[in-house]
Amino acid sequence: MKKTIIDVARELNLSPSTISKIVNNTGRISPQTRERVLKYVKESGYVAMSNARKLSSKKSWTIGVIYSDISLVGFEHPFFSRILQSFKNHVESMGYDIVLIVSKLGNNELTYLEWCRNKKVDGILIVMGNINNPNIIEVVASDYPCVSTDIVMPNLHSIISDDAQGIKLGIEFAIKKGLKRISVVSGPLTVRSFNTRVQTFREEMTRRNLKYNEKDIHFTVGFAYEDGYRIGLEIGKKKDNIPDIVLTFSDVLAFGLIRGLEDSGLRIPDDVSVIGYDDIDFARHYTPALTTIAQDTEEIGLRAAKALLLSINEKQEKTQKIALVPVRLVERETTKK
Amino acid sequence: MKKTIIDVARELNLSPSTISKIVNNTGRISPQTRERVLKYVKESGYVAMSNARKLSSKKSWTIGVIYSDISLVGFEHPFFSRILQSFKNHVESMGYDIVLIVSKLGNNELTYLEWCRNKKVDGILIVMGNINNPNIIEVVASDYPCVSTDIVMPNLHSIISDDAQGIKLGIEFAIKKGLKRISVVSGPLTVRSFNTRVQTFREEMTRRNLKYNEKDIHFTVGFAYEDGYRIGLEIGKKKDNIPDIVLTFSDVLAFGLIRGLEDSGLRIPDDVSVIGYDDIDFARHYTPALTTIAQDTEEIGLRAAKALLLSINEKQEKTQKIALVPVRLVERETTKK
DNA sequence: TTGTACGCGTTATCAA
DNA sequence: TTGATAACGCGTACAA
Repeated sequence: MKKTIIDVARELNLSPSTISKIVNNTGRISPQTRERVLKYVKESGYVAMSNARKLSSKKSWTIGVIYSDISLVGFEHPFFSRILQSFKNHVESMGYDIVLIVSKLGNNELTYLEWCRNKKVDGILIVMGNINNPNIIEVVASDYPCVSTDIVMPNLHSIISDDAQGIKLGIEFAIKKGLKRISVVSGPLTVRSFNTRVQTFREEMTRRNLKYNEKDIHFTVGFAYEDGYRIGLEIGKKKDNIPDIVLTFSDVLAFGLIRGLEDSGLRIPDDVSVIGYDDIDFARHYTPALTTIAQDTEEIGLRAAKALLLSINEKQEKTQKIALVPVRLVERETTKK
Repeated sequence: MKKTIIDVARELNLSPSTISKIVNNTGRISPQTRERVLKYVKESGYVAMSNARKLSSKKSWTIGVIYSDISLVGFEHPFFSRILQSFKNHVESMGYDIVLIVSKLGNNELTYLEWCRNKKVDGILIVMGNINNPNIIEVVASDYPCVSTDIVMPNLHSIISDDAQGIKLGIEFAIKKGLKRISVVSGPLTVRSFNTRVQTFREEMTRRNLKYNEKDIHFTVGFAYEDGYRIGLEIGKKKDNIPDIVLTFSDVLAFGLIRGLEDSGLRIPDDVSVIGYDDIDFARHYTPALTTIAQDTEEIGLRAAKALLLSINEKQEKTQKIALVPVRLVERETTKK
């Protein structure tokens, strides 16, 4: 059976509290006993039972993760799941567990915050969320350490990709290749990153004195392949006015777009160049391999972990901080050489 | 602050134990008080604090998940993550939490079993694992309720796809389309499902009196796109002896294969038909859209959840059980009409 | 039918 | 420097 701290204490002729202090590195203990205990603990493989520990101490060594309001998006989401993966690797190496927050506990519906209090999580990571969700708002407004890799809100620390840079990279690339007529395919503007990118597109085009038409900025209703496909067909129709290159704001959308373009008789990249966004695995597996703006999910997850751990350990006042992680353009086959 | 069971008791002029009995539906309580308490509990949103509850009771309402020995495979794995997602949805609706088992707790390296005992998980799901891993063997040999959606071992309950059926479907399809020369691209035989499929292929071809050459069964060293690509090039080389159709044992491998074939100057499906395996999202997004053997991840996850919950609630003796979940062939564009 | 008292394994506080 | 004791919040025999 499992050893308890009492067993260890008895076998060492010490009191449980002494063991506890040593294991947790708290209080003053003589070097001799410390060493003796540490040695024994190591040999016997004693580990404090987590529930008891959590009950008695304040820390839970657990981080709550809000992965998606709309639980439609599963783990397999190629972008967010990579961020989570990276985050997880890092916090685990620091001894923290991850637990996905659901608004349901047994038979009770709980708000995220209630759920977190109940589980006594130490901090909260919002991998993706909706800024209008009261549950999210409540969490961010609470005194819980929070970090987000998606949304931006007052009093929230966000680690996100540099969306403006991505668009500038895209435009710069187009110009360098001599592709003058630039179109855009964006997802819904309710998503911050899409919004930023569209804004930046307008600004940058203007700043560079490049002509563009508002009609060249297309919006999809959703995030799916089919949404991109629809736009592809649409663009394909205006035979007289085909863009040289289209900047698409997600790889999945880009795949759909390309197929739509192809089904309209256009060849990629000979007739139209296409740039995606995200650089998910399939971007390089697609035929033709997709030129895309790569987001550094590894770095985002890592920095989110560091930021959250930091604010857990030295509770600072909550302020809005936004850390921008650089993106880069990966040239493949969907753009003209 | 959070309400405790004592608060509730005091406010209702009852004792904590009475509340506990009612909430947990144990012991005999008069209908009146029961109703009164239930009503109050609902209104006030009281939920037992999970750590305390776990400490004092035997159940933890938590299921440990072994997702991967080699932590190389992330959440975004298109196949296993869908199974996990489905499993999660189901057990959550039954009030269970999921926690990913890592062999590390704080600074201590633990075996999976030690970890589970420490966290007092109620049961274990092996989404994917390695039958030679001592950690896995120990867990399966223990008295913990275990279910796997991947590996097959003595005394383990496994919910897996009907691999034999998948191959039969593939061969049948080929014959129906008049595609005589059938090749196979398999992953490493150390993986059970690949092994079964290869075996079935041999048996079925023999049973149907179809000719095949052992050289037509190709093996990759890994699971990646590049592994498939390499085989594609290889097949493409033997100009005189191109198969009519190739059964590939994963979609990712199939994508690589197709590209390899195309880079050898072969057209899909005009020169060669290709069938994948899994039916991940991208199978239908690929160009050409991939004909493939679809595994029912939703069903696998669901049945795994039911099986595990069942064996948690009525501890039966551990025996080997293997539940086969049907697959189906989805015809798309990589096979001749 | 309800309440009392104790145990679950730890940590924190305070005394020795 | 170490140890005794209470407290964490809940479940559960057992007593009332």
